[in-house]
Amino acid sequence: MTAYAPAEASERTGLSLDTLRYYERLGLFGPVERTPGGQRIYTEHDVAWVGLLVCLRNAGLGITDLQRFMGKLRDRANGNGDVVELLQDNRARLQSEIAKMTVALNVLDDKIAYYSKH
Amino acid sequence: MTAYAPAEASERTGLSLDTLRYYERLGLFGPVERTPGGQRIYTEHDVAWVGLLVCLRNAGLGITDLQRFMGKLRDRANGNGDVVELLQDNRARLQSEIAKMTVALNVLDDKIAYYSKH
DNA sequence: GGTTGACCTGGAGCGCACTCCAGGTCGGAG
DNA sequence: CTCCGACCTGGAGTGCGCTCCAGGTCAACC
Repeated sequence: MTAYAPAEASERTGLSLDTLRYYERLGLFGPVERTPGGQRIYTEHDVAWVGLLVCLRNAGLGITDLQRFMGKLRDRANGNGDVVELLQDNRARLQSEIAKMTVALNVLDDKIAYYSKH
Repeated sequence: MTAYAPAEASERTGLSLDTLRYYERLGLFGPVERTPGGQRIYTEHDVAWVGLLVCLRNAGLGITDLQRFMGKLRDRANGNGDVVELLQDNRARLQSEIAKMTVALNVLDDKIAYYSKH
């Protein structure tokens, strides 16, 4: 399995070392493997997972949302219903967010037109 | 000209009284007229302006961006070129933001599909 | 074995955008 | 005139999401 040193994991995920450690500390992923000396070794799986986290974060989820998400994924004793629900809630939120931004885009276009024609 | 009491201005702009005062203090709009006793009277114009601010904020501009924007609008001695440029920069940013969120939406859909089929 | 740069920890600090507060004032209804 | 709820001020506090720091360890290379 491919493994990454912290610097490379950072580069691949686009997160700083600090943020990577921060997310791990919050339990958003990991725990990450270590060398005997204690240095982190990120696996392919870790990196992919963080990719999902970044994506959800881009979708506007806060840290606590992400924690809930992880929690749901971890105790899947009760099936995936909850996870799906959570995802769908956020899908809806994201979509309305996009709608809002699209409105903003139009307003911006209007303003540009307005200020362009002096 | 239509005028609004603080509470009504708050309702119309969707901002709290505190935020309205905060924006005014930062010079994002106003200064707002007062009664002889010192209570604020928001005009139609104020409310519309704040609407634009909210829109730009939705577009992802930070407070300092908004301040720069106001600055440019205020000393228009050198024409509107700068304003247009600023708006266009942010239009571009907003668009890429929307693109990013659209990607996130797709990922979310994938995940929903994945976790739905057990 | 020595050097050097990447990495470790726990905890403090930061920037943003509000939000809340105490203590006081305004002004319309009765 | 009295009451009371809406409003005023300056400044402190909050929550989020990192980011930085000191003081030390690790590990690859010469």
